[in-house]
Amino acid sequence: MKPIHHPDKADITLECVLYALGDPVRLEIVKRLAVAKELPCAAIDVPVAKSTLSHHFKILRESGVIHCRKQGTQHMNSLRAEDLSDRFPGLLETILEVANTTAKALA
Amino acid sequence: MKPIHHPDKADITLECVLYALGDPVRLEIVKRLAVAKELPCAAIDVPVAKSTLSHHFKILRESGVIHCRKQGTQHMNSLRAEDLSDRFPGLLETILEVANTTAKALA
DNA sequence: CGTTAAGTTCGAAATCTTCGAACAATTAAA
DNA sequence: TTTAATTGTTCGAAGATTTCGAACTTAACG
Repeated sequence: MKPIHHPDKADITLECVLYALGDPVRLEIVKRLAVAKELPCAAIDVPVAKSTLSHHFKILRESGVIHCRKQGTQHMNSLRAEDLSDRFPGLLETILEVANTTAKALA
Repeated sequence: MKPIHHPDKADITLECVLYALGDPVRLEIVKRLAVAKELPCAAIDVPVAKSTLSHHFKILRESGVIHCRKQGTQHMNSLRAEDLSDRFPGLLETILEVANTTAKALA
């Protein structure tokens, strides 16, 4: 059983974070995690194959946006909100706020 | 001579903006435009072929991040800062601030 | 005109994405 | 304790992007 790799807080780059968030599936994952705190992969209901979803979680993990912890057969994911705030103050907060505001405006 | 297409302010999406900014070359372009206000493509000194640079400007334009105006043989580019602030308050400002702070920290 | 300058477009090679199928790891059931 | 079910990962192939250099377009200048 492989250990799951996460970058150190200091190694998180703005480019990688923006790249990670610049995909509809991954942005959706982040929005859900912002509300739910911790979720297994399968809890994200998006129309992609599960191998693809696994790939997206990997991108988010390796970019430093989320943390993943194994619990039984599940992988519990959570936002690295504190690390991101330390490294890029206001970034995640602003993106989430803007994402929610924009989404609401459509309803 | 083709007219240059720009999306309407209301059609700019967060996903596309984040996607556009999630590339090192394009983020660099945006950082320079934030300082310079208006620049021709050739003024951005990055190590890519000019056809590639042209492609990156196109992505930025079509995502709504920059505006492009022809002036003679040059294409003058500028940030759509006001449109972006209206649509996604604080987003561009925060990203630029974080980008500058992070860059400085390395020096 | 012929030339230069600034970008775009084109086609090919390299790199990502996405998918389904097969695989691993853990829990639950028989 | 096998057997099955659940949750994700990995693999290989097909499709989509990215990148490059070469050729092209447009406009300015002698």
